Amino acid sequence: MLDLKFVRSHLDQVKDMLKARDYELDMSHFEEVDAKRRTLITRLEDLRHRRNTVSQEIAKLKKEGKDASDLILEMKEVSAQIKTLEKEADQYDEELNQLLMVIPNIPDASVPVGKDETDNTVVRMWGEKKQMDFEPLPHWEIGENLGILDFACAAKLAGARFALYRGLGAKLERALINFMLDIHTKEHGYLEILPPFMVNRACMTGTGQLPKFEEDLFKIEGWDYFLIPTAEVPVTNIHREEILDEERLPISYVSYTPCFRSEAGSYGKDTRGLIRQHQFNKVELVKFSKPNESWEQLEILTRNAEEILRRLELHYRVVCLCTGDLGFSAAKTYDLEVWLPGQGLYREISSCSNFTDFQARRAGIRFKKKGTKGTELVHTLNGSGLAVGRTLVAILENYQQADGSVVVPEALRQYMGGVEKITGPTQS
RNA sequence: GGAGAGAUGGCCGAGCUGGCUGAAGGCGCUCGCCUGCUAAGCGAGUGUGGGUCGAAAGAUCCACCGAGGGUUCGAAUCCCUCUCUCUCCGCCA
Repeated sequence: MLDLKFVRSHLDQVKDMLKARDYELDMSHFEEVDAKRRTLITRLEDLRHRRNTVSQEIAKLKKEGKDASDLILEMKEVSAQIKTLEKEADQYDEELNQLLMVIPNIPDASVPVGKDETDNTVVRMWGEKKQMDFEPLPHWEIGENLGILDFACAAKLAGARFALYRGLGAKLERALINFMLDIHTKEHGYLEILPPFMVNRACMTGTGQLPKFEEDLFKIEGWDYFLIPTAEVPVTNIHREEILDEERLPISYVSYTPCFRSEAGSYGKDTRGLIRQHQFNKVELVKFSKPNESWEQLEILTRNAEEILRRLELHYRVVCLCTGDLGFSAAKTYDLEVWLPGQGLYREISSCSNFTDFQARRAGIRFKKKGTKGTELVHTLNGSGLAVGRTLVAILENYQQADGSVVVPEALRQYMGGVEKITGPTQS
């Protein structure tokens, strides 16, 4: 959510910036609601002030044993007025809030202006496409041939967009999770968090999934609980409605969780394989930073995520999302795209964003500078470090051999009990 | 699921027979004094959000004692609903 005062005083600027992300702001409506709300508040507070002072007079009169019935009668009237005005003010409050809640974040000046993903710019590349002297297969064929992935069985158990891992397939997924967590905690200084996989509505609103994107979420019937679409939600909300000490910043958390997404609106897209699932595993990096450090922290966080791909020796590129492709809450986002030879394309495997104070304002995450009064909003950042399922996809496709087996990347072997090559669900 | 207790400021903890209580007292913290240094001691200050005025410093007003509603001229204090925490019983991974 943007700052009301900022929007009010920079209406044209806000409108222009949002146009770059294809969002139309109804200025006149905004101004009208805002103005009405403010005059109401003024009137209300005048009345409340009067009620407070007169009530004290009444108390004094009664103490002295004098009659106060005239004043009481008058205050009865004032109180009734206050009550109706409060109801009215609440309505404008809500209306303004709704206007504000659906406005996306303002892109940083460094973000390229563009319409869609074709306007994203490649920031850097690492490694190169693996040369293969055979026709590389897509991962679903590799996995099914080896008997380590079973989509048919998952469909029987749940439905479309689920996967069942077998034997070394399951172990590889687990190895990746541990591998990523170890690097981020031991080498990059993140604190590991294992949060609830369901959260309440306040959390979803805090990080921006609600109210706008409820259809993307799985809701628990009969409860006001949602399955988390990413660890970002519970982990960012750890500090919701808190005032942090300046010295604690930046705070860096890493969290493995499964993620649940309805994928409403993506029917027919990526229907095969592990790419787009209702449930997938992810190791997420989350940072809370002082405003003047957040851009530096975004670079660090992105590098931390990249490090996983480098250790696994997977070719990737870093892309800066253009204004039109930017997510709702983000001011700037780098996508890490890994090369998938089986499909012959680069595929997003991590998305690292600086949300500036956008989430912090909604979630009420502030910090206090020593020696100064007042509080400031922190900046929140997060990024996948990495999407585990897609990393497994990248390994299958990049490390596949002509005979259908898959070599285990060097860095991962200690997590695989020394297995160097996968030839089936169990070690041969 | 059954029975009970509770939720107050950064923390501890009063208030809860309704009226100068944004909230005693203590701890912590900040600044000043004292001290050769440390400790102790003394003095002052120390919540958040918002409105109005002001260039600013600031002044002033309003709201907030788990959340929401109600009673009342007036609610931290009374009533109702909900949430959470704790204790006991039952059930259970």
